[in-house]
Amino acid sequence: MDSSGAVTSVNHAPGRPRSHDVDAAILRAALELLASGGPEGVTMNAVAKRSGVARASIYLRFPGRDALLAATVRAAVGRDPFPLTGDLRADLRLVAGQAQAILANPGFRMVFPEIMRGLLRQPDGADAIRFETVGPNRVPIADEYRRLAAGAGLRTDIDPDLPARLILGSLLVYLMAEGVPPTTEIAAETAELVIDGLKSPGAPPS
Amino acid sequence: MDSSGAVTSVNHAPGRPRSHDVDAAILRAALELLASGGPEGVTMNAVAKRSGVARASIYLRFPGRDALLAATVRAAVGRDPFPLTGDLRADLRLVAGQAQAILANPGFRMVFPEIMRGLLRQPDGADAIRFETVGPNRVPIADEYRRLAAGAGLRTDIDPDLPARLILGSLLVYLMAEGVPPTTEIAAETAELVIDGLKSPGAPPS
Amino acid sequence: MDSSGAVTSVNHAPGRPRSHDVDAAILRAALELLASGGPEGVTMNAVAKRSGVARASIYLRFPGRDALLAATVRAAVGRDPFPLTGDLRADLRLVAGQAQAILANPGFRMVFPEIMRGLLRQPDGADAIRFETVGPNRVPIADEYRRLAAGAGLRTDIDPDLPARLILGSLLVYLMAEGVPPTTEIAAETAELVIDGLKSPGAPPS
Amino acid sequence: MDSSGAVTSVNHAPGRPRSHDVDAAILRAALELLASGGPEGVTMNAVAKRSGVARASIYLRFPGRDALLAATVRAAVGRDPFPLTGDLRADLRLVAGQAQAILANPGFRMVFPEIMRGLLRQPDGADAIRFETVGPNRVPIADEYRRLAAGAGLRTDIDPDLPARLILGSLLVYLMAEGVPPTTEIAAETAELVIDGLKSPGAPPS
DNA sequence: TCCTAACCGAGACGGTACGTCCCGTCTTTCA
DNA sequence: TGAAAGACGGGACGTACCGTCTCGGTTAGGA
Repeated sequence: MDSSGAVTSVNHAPGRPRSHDVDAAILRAALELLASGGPEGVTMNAVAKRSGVARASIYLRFPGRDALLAATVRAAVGRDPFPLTGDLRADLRLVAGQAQAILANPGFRMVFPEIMRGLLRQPDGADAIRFETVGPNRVPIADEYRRLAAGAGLRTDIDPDLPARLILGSLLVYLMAEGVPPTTEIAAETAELVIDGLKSPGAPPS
Repeated sequence: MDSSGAVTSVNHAPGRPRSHDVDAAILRAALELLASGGPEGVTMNAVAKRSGVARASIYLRFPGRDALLAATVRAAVGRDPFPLTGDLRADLRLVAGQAQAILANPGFRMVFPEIMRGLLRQPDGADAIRFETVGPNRVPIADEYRRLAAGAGLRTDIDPDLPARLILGSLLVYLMAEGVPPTTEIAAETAELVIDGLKSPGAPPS
Repeated sequence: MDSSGAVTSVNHAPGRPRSHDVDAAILRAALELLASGGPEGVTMNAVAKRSGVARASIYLRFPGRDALLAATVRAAVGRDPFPLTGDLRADLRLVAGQAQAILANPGFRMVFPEIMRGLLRQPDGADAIRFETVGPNRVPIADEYRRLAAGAGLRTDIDPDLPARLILGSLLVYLMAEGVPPTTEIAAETAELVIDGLKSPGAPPS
Repeated sequence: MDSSGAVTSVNHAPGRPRSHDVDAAILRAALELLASGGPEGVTMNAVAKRSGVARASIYLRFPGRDALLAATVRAAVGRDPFPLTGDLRADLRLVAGQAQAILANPGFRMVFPEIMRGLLRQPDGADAIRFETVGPNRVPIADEYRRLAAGAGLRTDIDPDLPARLILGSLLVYLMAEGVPPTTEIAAETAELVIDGLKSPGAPPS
């Protein structure tokens, strides 16, 4: 209709802007439903009714149930990386402690299969679930290991990601095999053993 | 479907006996659907149509979709425990190798979330998925470790399940974090490192 | 599926037969909704809720809302042809009377546009609305006219359908133009006039 | 509303006046959609997209979809009354001819149910569809009949609206019953028959 | 010339209907 | 009495539409 070539001073999308409240209401309702009923409780109908947002409006944000569920899971288990102390051995023990805390959270166990789905399927995509969502300190601890392993008397001939993998993985398999999350003691012992096993040959005892 | 070339002899309970073919056809169809379309492709309707078995007949065998899916997953990834050699270090390396092979199987990655669901939910029940389904050698290797660790110069002050947990968990986290399964080299290095770290203090080098 | 040559003594479709009650409940609910809210009140949701029949079950009978609405309209306005007396002039008066009664029915006026839709669109198809649904005596009266016109002193050089068309059409246009249905007097006068105008030239007065 | 006596020079609403182009674009798009997809194709979304006018702007002109559809139908089938010749019999033949032309127009048949809806529902209202929209010459021909019937040798003891009703109605019922519009021959014969039947008893043959 | 109100485009939003698919149960007939 | 077939209640999903609303930007007239 109006073919005025003049560019309209972009920096704002045309049309009514999306209400931030709606985003919040949707995710909030989805989170509550996820907590109470597990992933299959997160129904578009239920989210709409609980949030007071029209179903069609949810589809404006999320292309489908899966995307909403992924976002909800992300919001549910997202943890900020905790600050590292700079003491490599202490930080590895922290990793074990945090992993134990996550696994012991019943809500987390409910959505963990969903997380696996997200991790093992569509590996890319803007809204994909990333491992950092569930294990936020993976990269920092690897960096730290790379920098401080020699000083701490730990092996330097290995993948710096490996220590955290050993700790996290061991605790995860414990949960899978036993059906109950590892205790804090088990987590601590695991951390100790890994640290011990990583000592560089001939290094002085801790 | 109707392969009853054999005449149904005579002596059977009143009524038509359950055809063994039907069980096979159901699981076969479910497996194909699982492979091609993932767990959400395994629909009662689809299984019925593909197998030529009536939906009602499926419900005679399985109490519900979840049970059918569990059975299908079991059939899909079930591995018999492989024989141990009796050489503890070699057997730990075998564990790593087998774990790597499982994780590298694309079909396995497709159904792994379903396995997690099975493991983290209903902890008991006759048809529940058990960890042994996915990690069949867990108990034997733990037994062996208990028996042979001292002789092999490995630590005896730890949970005998721990070595396998470390290996399996580390490789599993690799898959989760990287999105691709660990290579055989990574599996081998991981096994080496774990074995190395488990050496009892003062033991002779391997 | 089963290609056993033996025909299974047909005379009954396999599977659970459709319940006649469900058909009745659907149409009954649709009719009530049609009467109370007009065609736009006949919603699949509303019909399902009111009839107690699941929406999916409605779709087993009717391929869509339009088909259900058509069937409902047919059921709403369907009239059996009334028996003709054999007296042509009297029967033409009966046609006018019945037409007036139909047009005066408020329910009919509500669904008449829907009938027009059915008549002017898809001219064929098994479940199409046919003119006979709304004007059931058209064919019999035309036959009668063909047979008895000469004996009754009426013109024989015209389309035998025409007399009924004139009567019906005139009353219909009255409704359209005035917004209210013709009275019985108007219907009677119209019939009289048509009969009068159809007298064959030179015939004796009635 | 604002009864401030001071007339601001000319009586003109403040602010930007409505663009006449927009009205035209809306109706034009609606007409095209009506022709191509029938009434259910006339969607506010579709009209907006096709016309380049924002949906909100359409609602500035028309209070809702129904009003837009009514206006579109009016624009689609509206015909000006044609001039009467003053020869009553000839004018009745013209009525039949014009009615036939209208009924033969495929576009008309598509929207006719909508017209019926408009005629049988809301009997008043500024934007209601009136019978004159579809049969523009009804009132003039009735007036003429009242004035000239005696002189033309036609009955004067009838509703002067009746002749046109008979002609229009008969042709309309033909369309409804046969599914195809009447031919010009049928229209001509119908007119002839009606004129013939309306002759006052004892009048000289035409 | 500037102000102001209405207009225009774009799109969010609540609400609702539609048609499809699925699950688990049931009701038949057939072997 | 098991198996095959399919009806049935119930419910979720994704799409489309309607009518309202809220933005930013434009434009025509009056002060």
